[in-house]
Amino acid sequence: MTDELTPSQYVVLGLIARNGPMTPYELKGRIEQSVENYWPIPHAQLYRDPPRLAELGLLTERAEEHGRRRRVFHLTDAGREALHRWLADPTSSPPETRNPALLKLTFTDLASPAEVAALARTQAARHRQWADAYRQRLADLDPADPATASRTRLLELGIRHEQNYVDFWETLAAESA
Amino acid sequence: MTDELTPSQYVVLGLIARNGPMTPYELKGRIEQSVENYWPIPHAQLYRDPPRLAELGLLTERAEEHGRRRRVFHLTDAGREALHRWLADPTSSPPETRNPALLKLTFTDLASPAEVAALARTQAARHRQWADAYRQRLADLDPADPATASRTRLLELGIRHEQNYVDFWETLAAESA
DNA sequence: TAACCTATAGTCTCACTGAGACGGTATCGA
DNA sequence: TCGATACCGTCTCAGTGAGACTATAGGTTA
Repeated sequence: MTDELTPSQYVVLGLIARNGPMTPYELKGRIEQSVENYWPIPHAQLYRDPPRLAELGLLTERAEEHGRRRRVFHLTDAGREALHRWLADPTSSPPETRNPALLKLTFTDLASPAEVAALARTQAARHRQWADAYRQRLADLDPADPATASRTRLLELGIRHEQNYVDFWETLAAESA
Repeated sequence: MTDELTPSQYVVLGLIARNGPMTPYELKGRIEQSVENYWPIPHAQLYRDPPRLAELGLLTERAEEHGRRRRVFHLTDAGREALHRWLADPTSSPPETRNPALLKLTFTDLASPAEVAALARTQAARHRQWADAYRQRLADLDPADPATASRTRLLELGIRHEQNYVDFWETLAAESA
């Protein structure tokens, strides 16, 4: 767990390893479809990490040949090795959740049942939306993609995760009604 | 959702509202038993937030009368009002999760099945520990405490949450074995 | 061909946070 | 009275988050 790099940096390495050389903007697009649900990365970070990784010799930077001459980052052998070392390590720092709604729920003894019910309904709706979005993405997966197996697993986990919260908040809404 | 304060500041207000005047150190103790699972707060933050809230007139600061003369923070009427406004608002910013293990799983097509299995076993064990810890806390709850109702709910949610991940990783471990 | 529009792409800044090293203070046993 | 240990609090500094801001490309219209 002596991590050489930050998680977002490994994401950059991983995406480039899988999909080939990319610009920060392309990285941003990839992340929006996948990783952001369990590791949010603000877009500005994707302009900070690749140059840093290039300094470390894990990526190399080249300019596009035509047009805008955007900065395209390529994986080096050292980068591929760093990525595989990370993947081979079964440990990782513990998951963290930040859920403001649960914070409010913590103090429900200071609030009214009506307020709790309103909170619960809002949250149930939100988690239902997430679950539906995941189901949609699952249906849209391209079976030819080499990453489909892991995507499927992650989406199924996401659906069960969200459904768990839907059930929780719906029950609570019913009880507080 | 136009939040006047940060979530951690509302936690400070809430804990003082429920338990009476507290020092930053006492806040730290309270948070370790409850809130840190869905809203981690580094301890140094608990020395930064209360003075800030005092500047805003939401807390007042007094020194202990004896001994170490620690800084004890009391809730003001304005503080109580701010807390209730927050509790009465059913919206909140969306939950965020940061789970490095899922990040590794994202790139399993670049790893070996043995590595995936090792990761899965490690993660299953970790989540099982969390689930057990929650079950223990649930058993230890003091029914006389006014916050028991919300604590029970939150712990039950936590148990289901962790169990979900235990199941996920165990299945994956079995498949990759 | 200039003016404009929209999507695309990237930069910048600033307050804040996270992590943990570090420093003091009370308590207690030997 | 010394040292050990737990308790308590401060400090620092790189890194992050949020989003305003700037810039470029490729149309479309006039």
